[in-house]
Amino acid sequence: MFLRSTVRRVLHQCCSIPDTPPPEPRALAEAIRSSTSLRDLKPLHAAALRHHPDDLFLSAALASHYSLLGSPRVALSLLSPAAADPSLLPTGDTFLWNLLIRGLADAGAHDRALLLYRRLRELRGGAQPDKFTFPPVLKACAHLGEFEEGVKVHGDAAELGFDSDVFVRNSLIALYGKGRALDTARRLFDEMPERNVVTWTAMIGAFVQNGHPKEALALFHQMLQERVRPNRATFLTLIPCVVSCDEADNLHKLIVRHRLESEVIVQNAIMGMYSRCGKIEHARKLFDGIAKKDLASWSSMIEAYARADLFEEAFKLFGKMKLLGVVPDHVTLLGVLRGCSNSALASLKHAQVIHGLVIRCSLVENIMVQTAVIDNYVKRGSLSTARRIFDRLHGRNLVTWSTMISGYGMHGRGQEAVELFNHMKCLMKPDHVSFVSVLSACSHAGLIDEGWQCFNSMTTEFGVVPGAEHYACMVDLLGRAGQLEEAREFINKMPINPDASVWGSLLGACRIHPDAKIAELAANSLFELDCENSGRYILLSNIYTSLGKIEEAHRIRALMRQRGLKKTAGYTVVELNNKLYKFLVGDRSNPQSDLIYTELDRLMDRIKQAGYVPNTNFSLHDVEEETKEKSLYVHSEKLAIVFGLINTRPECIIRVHKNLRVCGDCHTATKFISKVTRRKIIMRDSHRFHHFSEGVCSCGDYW
DNA sequence: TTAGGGTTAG
Repeated sequence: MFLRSTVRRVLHQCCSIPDTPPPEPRALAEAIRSSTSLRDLKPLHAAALRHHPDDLFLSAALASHYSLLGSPRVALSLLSPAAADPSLLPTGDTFLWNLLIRGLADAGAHDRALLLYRRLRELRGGAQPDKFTFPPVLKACAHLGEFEEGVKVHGDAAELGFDSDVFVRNSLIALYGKGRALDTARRLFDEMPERNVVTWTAMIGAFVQNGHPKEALALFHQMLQERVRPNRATFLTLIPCVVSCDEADNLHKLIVRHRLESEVIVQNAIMGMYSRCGKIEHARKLFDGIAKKDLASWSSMIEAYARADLFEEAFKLFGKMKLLGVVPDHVTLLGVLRGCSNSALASLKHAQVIHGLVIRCSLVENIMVQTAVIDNYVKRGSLSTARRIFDRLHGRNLVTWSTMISGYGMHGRGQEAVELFNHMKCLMKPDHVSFVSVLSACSHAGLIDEGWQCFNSMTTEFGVVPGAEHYACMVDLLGRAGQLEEAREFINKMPINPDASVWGSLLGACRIHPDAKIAELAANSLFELDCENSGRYILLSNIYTSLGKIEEAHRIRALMRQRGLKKTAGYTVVELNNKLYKFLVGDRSNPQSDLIYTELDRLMDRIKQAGYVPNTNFSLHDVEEETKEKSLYVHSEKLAIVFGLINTRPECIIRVHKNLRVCGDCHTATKFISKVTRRKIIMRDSHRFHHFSEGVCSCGDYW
């Protein structure tokens, strides 16, 4: 109440009623600090300009408040003259320098804050930094990723005797945490005689940022034991560490106990926590219960649906949000894009609609959004559109390049992927993900020499240490070429423990080049490392079947059942006139079913005449050969394709999406279908794209 | 005047 009346009194003075003296700078500064809206702040700003145009204190106070109220641009315009020409600043006044440095940092001008700090250091015989100077400067270093500079600033603080100040120390822990110098952060933390909640939170944050969630949680419990009361920031830092429902429930209870559950920022985080634990319905309940939803609430829920592969729900929620007049930002659209690119229930039309929204929301300059748009076109099957956007894009970064490279890889265009990678490496240093992109592109396209060259260059040229995912790509590459022994030898020589992705590649290779011994070797490791993945059991069983080891195949299926695992239900979605139609195996739910099955019979006869031989290894077990053959005909892939063929004009491309890997027999059949019908068929499966045309598939029969 | 924290592209 007192503060409001201060603002009102000064505002009254500002209105320049005759005979009212102009407000004093001190009163004006107090009113600025007390104002809670831009509406209050603007007349105070006008009064400052009118009555005290050269008062730098007032400019700094105004700037700080503009930043606080969400107008960093105005803040910067206020600080810019002094920042551009520090000679305007009185050389003996550290307080003022501090205000300006902090003002710049708060307004997001971290580089200029750092520059001003350097000027302050250069002042000889004038003002010197004090303990208030360092926190914003260290924060600016952390934001800019200028860790070497941060270490120098740390040296300055130590030289001037401020490095043990608790505020400075907390900033240092945060800096080293972000700079991947966890040991230094921990040492600084351990050395502190007195720690407050910020110290603990900064150290917990350092663990989280360096990928040590268990240590972060342990430190949190130690903090509780030492009776330090956690606050909002502590919980927000800790929430990303939670991966199990039990942990989520425990943390939720603690948040309630600390009376923080009514803050929207905390509610959003709790919602995200439950969705990451797979509790999407619970997350939705929490979302519905948020009384004052902010933009992050909507974006988080959309993102949660996207992560759970529930694109329809994500898109529906996005529509509802717009209907309520909530304006989406880049984060909202990234959620929608993510949902669209992952889902089998999204179409190329969806990709185009979302791209239109990106343009309408003026987000074409946002590199993250544009990268997601490119990825979306790649995954919705339109590589050419993806490339067009990529070529026109300014500010392409490592992620953008990797997206385009892996896009070519997914579509089997290995040569273009390698060319793009070679172009990229002239511009920037590839990281571990860009190597995964190019190596998987080589493996999808069978580019063995190029693959080896890239793999070897990781360490020799770029100092990137290969991880399990790179070895998995190489095993895939060797396996594709039928070099199973070499692949096994390669795994034996790995300097790190092979993980499920590596053994999965070896097992996958055995599907194309059946070898019971090597398949068993891979499967035995997989059943230990990834025992709940039913796909592995199915794969091994199919390999046994193709080798004629029917009993072994049965044994593996039985083992799978015994372990309580079920085969994921396969389905195929076909896109037709901007609509999606889903088919399960033997599906008769479509109104055109009679027509579909009649046409299917006819088509199967046609492709048989063209040389197609059904591969009953991929059919059901325990049935007669003829029944097996018939059961192959009703696979979801074939039903979806036939539905597409009878409902589109001859020049239309058929676009289908299978949620699992395409069945081997359906793959062969589709090649023949493309030949006898002269139709182009683009099929996305869980691994890659297959472009069928004139009896050939872009994958070269390896996937 | 000062510290820690939230949805976000490969």
